Amino acid sequence: MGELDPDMFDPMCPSSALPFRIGDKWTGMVLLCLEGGPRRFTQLQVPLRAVTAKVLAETLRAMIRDGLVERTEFAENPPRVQYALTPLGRSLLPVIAALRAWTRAHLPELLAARAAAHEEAR
Amino acid sequence: MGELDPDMFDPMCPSSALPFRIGDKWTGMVLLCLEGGPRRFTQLQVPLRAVTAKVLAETLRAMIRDGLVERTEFAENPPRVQYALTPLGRSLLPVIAALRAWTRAHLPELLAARAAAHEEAR
DNA sequence: CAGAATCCGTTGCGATACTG
DNA sequence: CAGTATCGCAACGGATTCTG
Repeated sequence: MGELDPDMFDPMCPSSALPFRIGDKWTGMVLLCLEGGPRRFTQLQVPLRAVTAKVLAETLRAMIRDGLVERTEFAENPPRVQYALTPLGRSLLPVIAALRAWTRAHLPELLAARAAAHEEAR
Repeated sequence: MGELDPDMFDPMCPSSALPFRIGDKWTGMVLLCLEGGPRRFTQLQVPLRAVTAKVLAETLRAMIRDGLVERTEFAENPPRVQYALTPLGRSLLPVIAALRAWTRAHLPELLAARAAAHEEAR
């Protein structure tokens, strides 16, 4: 299991225009980051460098509370913490796949409609 | 095509705990309201009586802008306006079905985890 | 390393009142 | 009937600084 691709989330992609969201703003991306296996806090921060540590920690805590993610703390020095998907969290991956399928098929159409409406308003 | 069921959205259902959202807070419910055919503003307000007219109008405008809904105004007195799903809006219905399937299968588990975490915190 | 604490701006949303 | 206008607030999320 290698490192996460720093560019697995293209900052130029119009994801902010998506008509759906999983949990809070970053929950869906965290799920994708953990799809390939457990990760550490700093590993998540590589592709998610647009998120502050505070918000990432909040996101993870909410996911733990909802049983989507499991946190494991190792009594080492320096401290090491691992985040992994639970079966419940993993059950959301097919849902994400369905949302991405819709996005691939229809998001350009939505963006075109939005751009046209924007044009009209000038 | 009859009237919308006033109780098609149970105010006691834990939908606010859903880990996903379509568009803004009420977008998904509007899509469901329009699934059975075109509706008028006041018809939407029956099952969506928890939404103020302002917010419902904002929601509809955003959906129109994104090409999900088509608005038709009839030059009558009193005025009559009709909202209908576009093909693009209709393409979201299977997505909603997938989200509902996940909810039926897994939401109780999520709520249980949340309740357990809440218990733990006392 | 893995956060916590604090501060603060923006946005979403609701309540209320009014209108063509 | 089908909205708009105005107000206000609470929640979300970002920036910055600090810590075991």
